[in-house]
Amino acid sequence: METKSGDRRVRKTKTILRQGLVRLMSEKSIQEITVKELCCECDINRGTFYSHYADVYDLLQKIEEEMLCVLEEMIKEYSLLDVKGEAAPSPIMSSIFRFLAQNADMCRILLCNNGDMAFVEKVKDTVKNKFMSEWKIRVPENDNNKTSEYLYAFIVSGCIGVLQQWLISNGTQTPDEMAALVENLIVRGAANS
Amino acid sequence: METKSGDRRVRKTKTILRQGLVRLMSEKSIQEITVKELCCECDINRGTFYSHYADVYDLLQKIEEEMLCVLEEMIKEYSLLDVKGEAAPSPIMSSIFRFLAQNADMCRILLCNNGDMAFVEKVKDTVKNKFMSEWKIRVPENDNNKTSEYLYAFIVSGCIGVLQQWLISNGTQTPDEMAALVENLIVRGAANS
DNA sequence: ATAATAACAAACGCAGTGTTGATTATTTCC
DNA sequence: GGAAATAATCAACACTGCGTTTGTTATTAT
Repeated sequence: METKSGDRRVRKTKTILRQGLVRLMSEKSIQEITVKELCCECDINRGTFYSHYADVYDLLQKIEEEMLCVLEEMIKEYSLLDVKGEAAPSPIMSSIFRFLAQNADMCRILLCNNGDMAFVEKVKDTVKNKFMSEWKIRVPENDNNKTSEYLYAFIVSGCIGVLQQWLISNGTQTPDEMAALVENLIVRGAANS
Repeated sequence: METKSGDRRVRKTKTILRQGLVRLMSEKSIQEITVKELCCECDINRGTFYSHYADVYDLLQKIEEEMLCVLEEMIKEYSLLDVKGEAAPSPIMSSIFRFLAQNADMCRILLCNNGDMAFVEKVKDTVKNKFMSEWKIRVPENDNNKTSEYLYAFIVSGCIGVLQQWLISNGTQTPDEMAALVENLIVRGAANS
């Protein structure tokens, strides 16, 4: 049996507030959402909110932090290379797209439209670090290459772009299809796809 | 002689407010900036502000709109193809990077860190439309290809990523060098650079 | 020079903030 | 199961910024 940390009441309150914020953010941008409004929506006392969070941005940040945590854990379990040592980002991308599909509402809110730029930056950094740590072994001559940071910026931002497009357009492609598509773009190059 | 539209007082007020907002946004995110604070910073009556803008977000949007206008005008003047009809995004990229260099402070604020996601989306759309309208002629078989929208999303987002990296890291490369680098990434592919 | 208009100053009710103290309900731990 | 601890609630508080108004002064266009 799993031991969920803390008081049940606290857990309950936090969960309701998170869900409520996401619900409101699907209707309006974060700037327009007041603490009062959120608490009314969730039927939770305003004082209770302030005993957990400083403001709505603080709550949003907690949500983002948890999400980033999940992403990092997910990324850890995969390699960006296949058994031959060739670049193979497809498995990791597949798991990311599966996660996106399962949390489409929240991901769309955080990563698209009126999303949080700083958060997207953090996601990029996480993925970029993964790429750099695994590929620098494969392509050592890029290590001292000044332009390599731009190469990674291009690839990672490009991936985020594809992923945003998929979320926004409610793409019918499966996570595996998307992963294969992205791998093609990265390994074979954009112009040759 | 150029005929600047409207009353000199209005022009003056708007200019001061714009500069003031940019100044404040280099220190804190837009959410933390109040109308009162901005007006105090600019030494402008709060009532005067409200006679021009609804709130700070409205003012920011006006700034963004003007910037997008400049970008569109700039893009119009260049082609994405060379005389042989081959893909050659370098000239257009070069002009974009020159513009970024000249307006680095503002661009960094709007496009990086705590920037406005919706604005970046608009920039992407503008560039993406340019790409699609010129390249669909060159690669007609991609027209009915469902994956082509992802291809463009990848390329355009990748470009924005490089450009953000250059702004954030205060890159020493010249606009022309950056343009050549981006052209390489697009035409030859990321993995072959 | 005159009429139009923009910027200013001061004041207004209003809404949301963040905090407090007292009360009730739930949970933990023995 | 019962006592102590802790969380959620409610009502009230002063406070800050909002958005608007009215009357006055300064600047502009013609």
